[in-house]
Amino acid sequence: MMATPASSEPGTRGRILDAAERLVQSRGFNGFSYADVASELGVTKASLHYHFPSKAELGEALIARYSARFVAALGQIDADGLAPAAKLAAYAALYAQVLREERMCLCGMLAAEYETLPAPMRHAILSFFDHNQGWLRTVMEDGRADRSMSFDGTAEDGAQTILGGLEGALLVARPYHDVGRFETAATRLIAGVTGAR
Amino acid sequence: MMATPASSEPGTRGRILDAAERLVQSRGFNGFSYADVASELGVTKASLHYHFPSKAELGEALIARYSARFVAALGQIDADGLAPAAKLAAYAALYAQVLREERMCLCGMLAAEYETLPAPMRHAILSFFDHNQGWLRTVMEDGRADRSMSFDGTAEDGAQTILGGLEGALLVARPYHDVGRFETAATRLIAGVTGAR
DNA sequence: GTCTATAGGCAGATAGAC
DNA sequence: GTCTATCTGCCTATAGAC
Repeated sequence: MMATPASSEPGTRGRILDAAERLVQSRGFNGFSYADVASELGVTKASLHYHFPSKAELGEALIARYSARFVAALGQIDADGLAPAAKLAAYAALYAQVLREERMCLCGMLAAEYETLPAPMRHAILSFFDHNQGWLRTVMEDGRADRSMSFDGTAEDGAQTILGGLEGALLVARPYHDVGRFETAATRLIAGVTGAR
Repeated sequence: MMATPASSEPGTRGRILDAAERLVQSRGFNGFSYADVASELGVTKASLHYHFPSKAELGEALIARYSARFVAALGQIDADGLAPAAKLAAYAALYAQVLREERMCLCGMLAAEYETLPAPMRHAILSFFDHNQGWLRTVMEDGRADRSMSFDGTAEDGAQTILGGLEGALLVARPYHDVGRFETAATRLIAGVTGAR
């Protein structure tokens, strides 16, 4: 049901992305350095620059891989043939898994640092949110169509509320090291927005 | 209805806090430097160190002032004698005002960078969330008591969902420069969690 | 209180040997 | 591809004059 959480690619390039991804998700893009990645991998900083000439390019590669993994996970949820409400629960479970690794969503973290990031990274972050919101909107439209969901306003607005709500639940729950805190909020959030009683 | 948004204290110390606060809320604690504050104020870095010997102490002072301002704003909302639902709307309006200045909530921003911060700042961030959640819980309990609100589960869980939801709505809406995006989510969030139809 | 000057360290990045 | 060595610049922080 879930895309491979990490350690997906083989080779040095993949190991760099794995280490950098974990560092960004826990410390932020401005909170880690090439030296951090190098020491974790047992290589030199110069070696990293061979694979990713600049930190900005490393950042772009991180978002691209993370987004692709998320797209795959959403495709898998669709392929599982779940009911709309179950799809939303599966979606929230993706976030819960991130929190279990004591991480923030990569793009949620980068959204906080948005003002400091180069344009290509900014665009990729918005694309991530757009894609997620589009998927959520479709699920909510399906739920309304089959009468399993009932809600005011547009599915787009509902999708936006869920996306932001889950990102914020992650943001606040992580410092407390409390996954239950996230899950409670996620359940109420989905129920509240979709009209479940 | 709203506490003074900024520029509250006079004197150099207050001007330093004002500039640093804006920088942290837009760029993050790891995304600004003493040089940024100094150039904005037209003083030297050394002068800043006279008022705040270390960046960590500046960070603690920022959270303390921000929290005090928020406590005052919540007290004002209580003093206005609003109905519980109106109190929640007023609470959300505090966040909307932050977004209008193209900022993130100070403590929401710092929550993202939590892993990189010194212990005193961490504790102050959690205290901010605890206080806000406690206030929201009381409002929801009042709403349930006077039957103006109806919701499943505990008021504590509902308060937590609103707090995280609003933080996340800010986080995601800010890169889009879209206050309407926040307000739509905030309205649905409050309605969904409190049982409004 | 604010300044000049500077220390000491770490950041991202490059050149060139192997 | 990975290394050693190095560059340049910025970072936080301090000393001491005014």
